[in-house]
Amino acid sequence: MEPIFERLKEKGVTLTPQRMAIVECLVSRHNHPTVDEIYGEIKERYPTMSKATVYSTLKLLNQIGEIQELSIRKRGEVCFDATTGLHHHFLCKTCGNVLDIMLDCPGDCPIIIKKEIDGHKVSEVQAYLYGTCAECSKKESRQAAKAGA
Amino acid sequence: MEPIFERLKEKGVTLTPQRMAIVECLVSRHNHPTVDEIYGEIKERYPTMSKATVYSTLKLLNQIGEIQELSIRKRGEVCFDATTGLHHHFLCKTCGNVLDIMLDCPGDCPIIIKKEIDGHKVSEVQAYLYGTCAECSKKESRQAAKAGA
DNA sequence: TTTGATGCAAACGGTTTGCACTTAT
DNA sequence: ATAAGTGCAAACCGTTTGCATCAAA
Repeated sequence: MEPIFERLKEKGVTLTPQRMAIVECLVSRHNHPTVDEIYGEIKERYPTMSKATVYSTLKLLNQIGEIQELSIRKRGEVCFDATTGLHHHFLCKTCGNVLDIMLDCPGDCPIIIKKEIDGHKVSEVQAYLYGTCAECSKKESRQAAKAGA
Repeated sequence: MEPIFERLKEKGVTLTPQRMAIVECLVSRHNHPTVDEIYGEIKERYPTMSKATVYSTLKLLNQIGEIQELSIRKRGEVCFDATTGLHHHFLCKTCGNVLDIMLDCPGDCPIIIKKEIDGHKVSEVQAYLYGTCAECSKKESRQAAKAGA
């Protein structure tokens, strides 16, 4: 059983089948799913699942700090991350997918370690890299080769 | 005259009064205005100004790299930055304002300098800091003092 | 029993689109 | 004259909300 379920119980969150399905979906996927992606996957097993339940559950989990709502949009939709520790994200401008970047700034990077900048209290930092992901880069170079042949 | 106007002319962008007003508004404000904020300010001088024009102009300027569309939302709305050079942003969770952060990572920070990570081609990096801005922090401590008095 | 979660549908709001009109070249 | 920009309104779509129903404590 996922340790997140135990944490949720400790925090007094009622573990309904719907909520467990949502959490499991979020934890098992590593692709930062959107509400629609989660809803679409779960609907197959729980045909009565409502999108409103997905929204409310994700909002709850985000508020208690068990998941993270990302600032970037995946093809126009908010997306979520079950990993709450400090790490960063890559957004592919071609396919729109969001990938984890495990490379960290050095420990003395002021952006990361500063708790206060110009009087502003910093509680959280997220870095976003934008570009073309490995898969789309491959596709592009294949197409370029084809065009040249 | 703002150098941005000359660059726009060179790029073949027709400089209509509406576009010039939008650019001027964006350059003079340093608070990362939203479409509504730009529209609201300009409408006073150009009563016929349309929000669609603001949208289309900002999209055009963003596409040719003269302005930057931020990934974070300012109270639910997309916001823009006339400064396109590498710098980062602070989002106040209390008032929703977006502020420039001029503090940079050290020159050897891998997040910033890497042009490729795990096969993904990186073209752009933006860091977002979240917390409570100086102004809101002051207000909060004033209110706390009042409550304690 | 009483509190809270779910699910459906309607409402909401920022953004996009279509089209007629106007302005630049 | 032709191409491009503007402005209005309608459409779009992700998200939120209200409320009746249902399940958990």
